[in-house]
Amino acid sequence: MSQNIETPKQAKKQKKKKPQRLKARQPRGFVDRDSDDIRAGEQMMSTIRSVYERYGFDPVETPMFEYTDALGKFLPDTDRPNEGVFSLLDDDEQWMSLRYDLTAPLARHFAQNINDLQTPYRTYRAGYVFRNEKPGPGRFRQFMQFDADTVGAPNPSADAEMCMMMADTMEALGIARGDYVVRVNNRKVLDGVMEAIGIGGDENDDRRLGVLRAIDKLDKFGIEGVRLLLGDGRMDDSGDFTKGAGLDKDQADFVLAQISGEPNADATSQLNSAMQAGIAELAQIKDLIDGAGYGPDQIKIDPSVVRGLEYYTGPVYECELTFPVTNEKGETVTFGSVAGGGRYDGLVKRFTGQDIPATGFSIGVSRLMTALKNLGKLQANTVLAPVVVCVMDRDNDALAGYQRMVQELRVAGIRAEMYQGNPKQFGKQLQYADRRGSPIAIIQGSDEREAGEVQVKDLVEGMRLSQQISDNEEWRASRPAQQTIKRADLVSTVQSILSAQETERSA
RNA sequence: GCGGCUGUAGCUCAGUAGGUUAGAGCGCUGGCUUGUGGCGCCAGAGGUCGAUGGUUCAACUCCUUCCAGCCGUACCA
Repeated sequence: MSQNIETPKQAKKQKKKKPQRLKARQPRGFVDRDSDDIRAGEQMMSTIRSVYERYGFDPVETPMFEYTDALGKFLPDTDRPNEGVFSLLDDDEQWMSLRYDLTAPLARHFAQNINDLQTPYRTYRAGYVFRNEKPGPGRFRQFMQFDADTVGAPNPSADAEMCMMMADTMEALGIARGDYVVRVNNRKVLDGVMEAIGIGGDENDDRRLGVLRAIDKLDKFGIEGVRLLLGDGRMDDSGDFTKGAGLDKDQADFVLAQISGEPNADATSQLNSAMQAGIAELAQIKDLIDGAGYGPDQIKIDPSVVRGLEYYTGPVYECELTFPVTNEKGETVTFGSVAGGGRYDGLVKRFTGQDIPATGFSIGVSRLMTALKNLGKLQANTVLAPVVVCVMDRDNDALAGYQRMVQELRVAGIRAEMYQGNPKQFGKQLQYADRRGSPIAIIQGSDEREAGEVQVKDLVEGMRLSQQISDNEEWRASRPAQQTIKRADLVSTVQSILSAQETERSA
């Protein structure tokens, strides 16, 4: 620091001399949830849970932290975890990470308890997962997933069941048939397609990845966008260039033809065994869902489904919402995928050495909740605010009397609270009750107490009356929607006002 | 990561061709009013003008760098 010369700027700073206050904030991509959100979420999750239970799945819970190797998230050639996971070094020098999905921990749980668990092992679980990625609208670094999996079931019938359960869950949540669709594909088909255009084999790993990424962008950029990404590359709106997979025109045409039509076993049977196997599995899934009475408006085979995770080995499926929604900016967009999954036959084997087939899917609870809000299928705040018993007198007898009133109401099953703020200004108490959304306020001063009475104020009715009163003095003097009753009638009066309000709300 | 846009009060935003003391609405606090919500009246608190470095007699204003946010794009195991 320079000593004696004081610039004007420094002088200004000295003058301010403000203590640097701590800024209240969450880490980027992490959010607080309010009570409306929590209640709506719980209602939604209980609906999902009831569907899974009906299918015969049982809950299981695993911790949020796992050893990083159990998640399979060490970077190749280093002993550091992948950047995408939140990781820390335990005091015994072992890396542990916050789970980034619920599937890898389930595989670990199963492998660890393999001798005690009966197969097929059918479980569900909900929990927060964490991803250290750039957050965006509707994308957070901590979010809730709700998974169901069947471990030890090799047949496509297990995959078909997952698709049906997805469809049933959507409908149980109030999403109409036609507003969602479960799309099914098979990794083997995509592998076969890539083999057919001559990019099979280990040396083409990168190119295959590029092709899959390009296909995955179909709903975002359309067929022409995907064509560019399969070829040389694509320029985005900001002028930034994305390098493509480098296929030539014939290769790109073949891929596009395969992903945009129904897979045809006859036409492609001579191509290769991977495609044949994949197509046969899809045909079997189709037969099963048809046979169970699910139509193509609910579940359909769609060769453009890719899914990001690379541990999938067979059928992959995702549930997409198809109705248009209007976002905050008034633009009409389609919501896209809210759930996805697939078969992961290799995941348990990492622990056990035995081949253990498994399939399952995951619902993005937060995303789906946003969608349900858009559909108006999410009841906002069904919980009534408490009755507020005001504090007029602060002597012990009076206070005990208020507490007795509150208790009587609670015993009758009515949410109630005594005003716990500074009771000095009575107006503040009613203001508190008003802003809290309370249906009723209870008032008892010394006059009422001596007469064995209480004042019961209907805040909802009072709000309506306020619109006819423009003068502040008159509004106060008139004591709108307020009645004097016998103290003994407190609970019954409150009950009848509440039920009248209830009738009016539902009218 | 790359590209673009934006950072002024708790929120939404004015403002300055560089010039004394940075404003409004809403919100908040207190009072009118220890016996009445809304409407009203009076008063008040609240600002490192995102951070840093520079140009200048003088920077909220111009320039550098950084940070954060938004949009697009990539990555998303």
